[in-house]
Parts: sequence; structure tokens; C-alpha cells
Amino acid sequence: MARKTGSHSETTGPMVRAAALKLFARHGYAAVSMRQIAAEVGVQAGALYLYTPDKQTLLFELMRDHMEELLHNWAADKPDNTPVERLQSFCRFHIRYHLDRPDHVFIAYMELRNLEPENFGVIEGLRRQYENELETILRDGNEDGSLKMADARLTTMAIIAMLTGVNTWYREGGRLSRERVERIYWNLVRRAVGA
Amino acid sequence: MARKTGSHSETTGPMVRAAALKLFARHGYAAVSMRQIAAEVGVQAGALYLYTPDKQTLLFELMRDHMEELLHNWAADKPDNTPVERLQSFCRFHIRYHLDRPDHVFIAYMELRNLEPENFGVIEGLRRQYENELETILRDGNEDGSLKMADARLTTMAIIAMLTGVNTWYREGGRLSRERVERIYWNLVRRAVGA
DNA sequence: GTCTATAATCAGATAGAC
DNA sequence: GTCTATCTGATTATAGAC
Repeated sequence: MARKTGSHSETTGPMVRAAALKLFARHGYAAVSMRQIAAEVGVQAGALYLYTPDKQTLLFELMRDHMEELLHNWAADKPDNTPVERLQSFCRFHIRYHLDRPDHVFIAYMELRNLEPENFGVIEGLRRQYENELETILRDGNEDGSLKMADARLTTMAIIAMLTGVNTWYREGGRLSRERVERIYWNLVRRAVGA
Repeated sequence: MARKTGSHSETTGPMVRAAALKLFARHGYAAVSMRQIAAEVGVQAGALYLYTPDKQTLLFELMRDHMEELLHNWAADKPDNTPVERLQSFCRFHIRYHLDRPDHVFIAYMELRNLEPENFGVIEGLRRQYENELETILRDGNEDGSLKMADARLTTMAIIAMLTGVNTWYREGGRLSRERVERIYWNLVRRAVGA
């Protein structure tokens, strides 16, 4: 496993991020040492600092890249039609995208408090952007009468919490397929907002 | 602050737990040192070991006591009437109880992975008991026709995730009163399960 | 690009004085 | 019951050899 010599800058960098992602998700940022990450990659601890200035940056970049890719992928996916159809797309996209990246999602929600203030601000801003995507759909539906709810902001937070919760219990090969889970959750959301 | 001498066994024990609760919630179990907890209490690190055998037990007992009190309080609150009324009681109870104990709730959800396997099993069992309280209500409603949903277990997980999510954004003195939040969330749940 | 060695600090936990 | 001192080992990060 451990390479003693040679040049691997193009593979080692991604391997360091992948190892950090896996270990942070499994044990938590504060509980994982740089030595553990190095061992997972197959290098010595000192070598990690060729790929990241420090442990904090490693965490921050994992979270930032995840949030930016989330926004980018939703922007590419999002349809331009009725609020109800956009809402359905959002629900299905959110569940699918999050189930595909359980470690990223776990970190993005659990490690916020381990970010230094400046980094925290950046991630909070990206998260808020994503929430606003859903909130806009709900407001549009409220206005044209296709949806009905007391408070669009609260309903946004309620729906996102509900959908993200799938990650806490879903297991591949379990009782229900992804498609079935997506449909059941969409029906819960649909009825909650009177669509 | 720091008492140099004297006997305080009846106040220091609770103070140690309160300090650990606050600091674990704020920074995470792994990121908090016994010295930080001692400083918060106003004693030296060594003195903590009069009140807990180790750091792990401190975390475990905070989580266990929280879950047991949650179950106990719900048992005392829970009405014995129709599924719809029991569901409403559960939703309002859950939001109110969790908003009253944000630090306990935060720890109970975020620090599961820092529990040793045996302790983890205990907490998981208590959590499952609580989920079953809601699931039973939903099944009863499905049977007598007062509620309608595709899958009681999924709906249980969806509702609990949605309700617990309130803790992530609610701020005392904010735009909405607790009473208003409780009512809005109850209406979302009510419609989602066709009540 | 990676290694080994090391600096400087801090961790959890214990022993013994008072 | 608390403090001080200490043990043992781990931590992040850097320096310099190869």
C-alpha cells in the first residue's frame, strides 16, 4: 500500500480528500487525526501538507465543494414549468442527490460548528441559496393558487428537514427502493402544501 | 469563582453535567477537553473524576437521561382518545419539549457516533421506543380510516425529522411565537397524513 | 513527492498533599 | 472535595534528508 517514493501529485490529492471525507463522516472532524487520514491514503502524516495547508481547510473545501455542486446540479436539473411540477422535481432531486452522497451530506450538516467563523459564513450563504430555491417555488405556488400554505419560509425549512432525514435511515437494498421512497415523500409533501 | 477548599458534592455534580452539556452542544464531544469542562465549572481537571468515571460516561448519561425523560414526559402527556387528537398532541409535545432543551436535543442527534458500541445500543433502543409511539398512532389512524398514508414507518421518520428540524432555525423572540410554529407544523402534518 | 525526525502543545486519567 | 503535579501518549505542523 504505502508508496515509499515516486511522484503521485495527481492521484494523491484526490485520495487525501476522499480519505478525509470518509473519516470525518464516520468519526467526526474533531475525532480524526491527520495521521489517520495519512494512514488511510497510505502516506505519512507530513506528506498531507503538500495537498492542504491545514486540517481546517480540508474540512472547509469538502463542505464548500459539496454545496456548490449541489447548487450547480439543481440549476441544471430544474425545470421551467408550473410550481407543482417544480416542487416535485425539487423533492425527487433532493432525495436522489443526497442519497448518492451520504458522507458529504453528513459532514455538511454535522460539522458546521467546527468551521472557523469566516468559513462558516461561506457555507451558511450557500445553504441559504439552496433553501431559497425551494422557497421561491413555494411562493410562486402560493401566488398562482396552485399551492396553499400558512408560511412559505417555515414550510421550506420543514420540507428540507423532512427530505434530508431520509439519509438517516435509508439503507441500500432495504425494504423500499429509492423510486418508492421518492414517491412516498413526494406524496407527503404534495398533500402538506395542498397541491 | 474557583473554590479552593470546602465540600460541594451536592452542587458540583450537577454543575459538571451542565457544563459538559453546554460545551458538548457548542463545540462537539471530541472537541471539548476535560480541562475546558473543569474551567467552566470552576474546578481543576482532576476534580471531575469524583463525579464521572470518564468522559464517555459523561456523554452517555447526558444522552440516556434525556431520552428517558423524553419518554417519561410523553407518557405523562399523551391523551387516550382518537388517533387524530393523539397525533396533534404528539406534534405539539415534540416541538415544545425539544425547543425547551436545545442542547440535549443537539447532543442526542449529533454525538451518536461518539458513543461506544454498548452505549450506542442503549440510546438507539430508547430512540426506537420514541419513534414507535408515533408509529402506533399512525397505524391506528390508518386502521380506523381517520388517517391515510402509504407507509406508516416512513411517515413516522418523515414527521419526526420535520418536527425536530424546528430546533435548527427557531430563535426565541423571532418572527413567530412557539404557539404559531406549533400550529403551522401541525397543519403541515395534518394535511400530509390526510386528517 | 515522500519520508523520518522533531518541536511544541495538549489530551485523559491518576496519586498524593491538604 | 479539591488542588497540584505528573504519567503516558497523542496532537498539528514543520524541517531537512533523499
